[in-house]
Amino acid sequence: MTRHLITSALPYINGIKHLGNLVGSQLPADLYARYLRARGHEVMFICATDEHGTPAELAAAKTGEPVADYCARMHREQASLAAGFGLSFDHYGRSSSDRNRALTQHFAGRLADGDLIREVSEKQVYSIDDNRFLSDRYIEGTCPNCGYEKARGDQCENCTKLLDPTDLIDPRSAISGSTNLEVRETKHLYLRQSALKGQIADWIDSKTDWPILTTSIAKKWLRDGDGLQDRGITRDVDWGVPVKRGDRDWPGMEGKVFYVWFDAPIEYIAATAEWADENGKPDADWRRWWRNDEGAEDVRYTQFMGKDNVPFHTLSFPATIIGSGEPWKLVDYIKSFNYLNYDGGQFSTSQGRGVFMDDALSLLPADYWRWWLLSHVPESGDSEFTWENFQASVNKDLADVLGNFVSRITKFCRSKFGETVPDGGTPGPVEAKLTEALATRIRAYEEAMGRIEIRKAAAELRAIWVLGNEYLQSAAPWSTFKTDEAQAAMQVRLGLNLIRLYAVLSAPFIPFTAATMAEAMGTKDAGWPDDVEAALRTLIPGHAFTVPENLFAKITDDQRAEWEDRFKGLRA
RNA sequence: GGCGGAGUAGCUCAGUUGGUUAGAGCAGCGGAAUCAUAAUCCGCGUGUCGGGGGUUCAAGUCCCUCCUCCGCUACCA
Repeated sequence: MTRHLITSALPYINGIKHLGNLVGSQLPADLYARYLRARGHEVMFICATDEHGTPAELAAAKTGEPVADYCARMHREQASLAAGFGLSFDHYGRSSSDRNRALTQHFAGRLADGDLIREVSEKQVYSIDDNRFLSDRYIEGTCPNCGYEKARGDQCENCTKLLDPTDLIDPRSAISGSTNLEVRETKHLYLRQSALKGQIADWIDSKTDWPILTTSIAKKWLRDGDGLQDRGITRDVDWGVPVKRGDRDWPGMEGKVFYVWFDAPIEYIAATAEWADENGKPDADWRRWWRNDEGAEDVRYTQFMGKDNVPFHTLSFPATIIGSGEPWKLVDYIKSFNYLNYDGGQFSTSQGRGVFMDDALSLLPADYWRWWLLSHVPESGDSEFTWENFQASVNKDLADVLGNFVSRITKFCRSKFGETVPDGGTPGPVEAKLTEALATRIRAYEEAMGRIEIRKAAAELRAIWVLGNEYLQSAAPWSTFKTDEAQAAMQVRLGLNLIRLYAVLSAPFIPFTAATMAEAMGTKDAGWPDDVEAALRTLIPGHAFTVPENLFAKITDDQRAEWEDRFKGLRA
């Protein structure tokens, strides 16, 4: 059977992520992982924090912590929030791990051996007071084009013109404001992506089933200008993987580190090794996921990411893999997403605009967010979060359609038959019709999930919930009970079985509630309904259950108004 | 500027290789039911498919052009 390797783009270590980050990679990846596990597949679901680079150093400096301590703390925080959202990673690693350090250096060594690395001497701005080289974005000055005084060295935010740092008038360090800058000579390693252009282009061309959003971005980079350009993979920064050629020193590269975008994707592999280490497993256990010569040829590898990550996953990382000359697993399918906007604008980490993961969990249980985010995931275009839409969707879908269904059937049973699955009666045409409708919907749900068409899958799941209410409405056990108790018992028994069925089907979207439902039904049977008719006979007469608390409290107008107001301003 | 995505009912969105009177959910209106979190179920949709032009027996779907929004543009991560 196919084994599934799933990775989510790595969240950067710099602070708590907002809901836009969550829905753009980790959450859909989790949905897919949970679904495949439910279908009985072997899954390895990997994520990690991306910890290197200047932004991490600056964030640490702000809090006064050593950068390693800052990253360790933020990693714990992000891991805890991920757990709070039910993200079911097999391992949540760290790009600063020893495993990643060794693997990154290994890949660099292999690339050098294959003559795919060249050394380039270049001039860069150095800030004497900050004691560091400044990348373009950390140089500020007056825009020569429009006169905006806080233009960045790479681009003016005011007039959007692309700039060279040397164009700026009165340049200064964006970190300290110091104007004590000078241009210094420095040497860096470049990955000769241009030499691999043909191989990468052939590989991309072979991916005819990929979303257009993914392939069009890759092809643009392959053909623009002179085609795929070589890329610097080292930086003059302290916090990162030290530049080494395998396990040997790299003369002339002392004190330099690899660029975060070089080591971050390698962490997908390294994190799987971290997983093995943590669980006391031998190397063979992680290598069978990644090495085609050690068992990975039957692995299907799917990556999830926002569209801004696509170039690195379609070009740079594959260049590293292919260029190594070793049989590492390449990605089989890339699912990329557009952006989620917040109430008329963008979510913004730097500006603190929108709802962040910690805020979200402090307001409502994770399943509210999971359901809304996944059923509105920006698959075909950017989508938008508004409190009004959130309240309406969640109240209707979760509280009214699903929650109330569970409530009405369990409470009716308790009052008429007690908290035990009742005996008697025989299913008839109405039940047969329900079973058939369910089977059709469930097959469509599987189809959508298999293709990772998330909105479609959510719509099918919702329609499956509605079928339960439709059935109760037409079967009407409350009136049947007055004339034919056995018949009512059969109808109620079916209703209780629907709750168990819904728990199984809904678990990828709302795992916490699904667990509550299964627990209330007193069952651990999470078997997938390949045979719907049989699945609806799982809970047999005499089986005990409990009436759960209401699964979802509704969001009131007052709450909505309060939250809308609270998150209008900027986050501290 | 270049490239890409989007513009479909009040709102959020589906619309496969062009093919009968353009669909779903929500909201709204009417009705049924009263087991349930006043929850549920049924019925009701003439919207210049962003504007204009073109190809075709036939276009939301293809071509041209224009407008608007968004993203990327290789030193943001």
